[in-house]
Amino acid sequence: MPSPDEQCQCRCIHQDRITLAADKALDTRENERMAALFKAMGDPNRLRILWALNNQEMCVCDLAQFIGVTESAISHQLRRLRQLHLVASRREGPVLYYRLDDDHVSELIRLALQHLREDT
Amino acid sequence: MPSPDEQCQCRCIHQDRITLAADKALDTRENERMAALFKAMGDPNRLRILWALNNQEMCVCDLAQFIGVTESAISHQLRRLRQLHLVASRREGPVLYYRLDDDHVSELIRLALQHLREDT
DNA sequence: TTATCATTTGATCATTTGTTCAGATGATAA
DNA sequence: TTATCATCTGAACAAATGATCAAATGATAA
Repeated sequence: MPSPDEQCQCRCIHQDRITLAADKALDTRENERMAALFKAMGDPNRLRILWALNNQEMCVCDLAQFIGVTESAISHQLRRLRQLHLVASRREGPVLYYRLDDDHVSELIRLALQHLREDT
Repeated sequence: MPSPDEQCQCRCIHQDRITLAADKALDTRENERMAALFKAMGDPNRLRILWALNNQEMCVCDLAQFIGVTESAISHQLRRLRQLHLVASRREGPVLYYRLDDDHVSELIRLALQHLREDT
C-alpha cells in the first residue's frame, strides 16, 4: 500500500482507459510519419498543387504561375511532397513534370471533401 | 502583335495547363477548409488523440495523462478538433467524454496508414 | 567553350503554432 | 452558501513554418 506521498498526484479518472490507449497507440515513429503526411496536405498552397496534379502533369513554372508564388517556393514545396511520396517527377529535357505518386493521395482528398460537404 | 515591352515576362511553358488547373481548382473557401482539416490531423499530439478516441471515449484528464501534456493543452486541441467536426463530446456530470465525430476520421487515418506502410 | 532556360539550394525574416501558466467558468455535493 | 473537481480561456513565449531573394546546379543548343 503506497503512502500518501507516493500516490499519483494526477486527477485522472479512468486509469484503465489510459492504459488501453497506451497499449493500442501507434509507435512514435509511425505516428510522426503520419502526422507529417497530414501536415504536408494541410497547407493551402500544397493542397492546390496536389489537387491540380490530380488532373494532369505540371512543371515547376506552370505551378508557380498557377499558384501565384515564386518558382523557388514551388520547388521547396515539391521537395517536401516528394520526400513523403505524395508526388513523383519525370524529366523531359530540362523540364521536370510532376504528378501524384499514388492513388492514396486522391483518395485522401476525396474523403476529406466528403467530410467537409456532409456535416454542417 | 505585342511589342517586346508588353510581352508576358513569365517563363511558363504550358499556358493551357495553367488554364485547365485554374478551371478545375477548388474555390478558395473550400480549399482552405480542407487544408485546415488536414492540418488539424497533422500534429503528432492531435493525431494521438484521434487515434485513441477511435477505440474509446476519453475525458480531458485521461487524454492529458495519456499524451503527457497539461489538461489546458488538451482542451485547446480538442476545441480545434471540435470546430472541425472531428470530435464530439457528451457531458456526464462535470466530466466531458470525447469521441470521434464521424467515420471519415478513422477512414482518413486508415488510408494514411496504408500509404505509409505500402511504399518505401 | 558560352549562353540560356528550368530547377534547386541556402539564408533570411515575418507569421503561425503548440505549449504552459494563471485565472475564470460550470457542475456537484456538503 | 462554500468547497471541490473538471474544463475552459487568454496571455505569453519559444519553436516551427512558408515565402522571398540571390546564387548554384544541370540540361540543351549555338
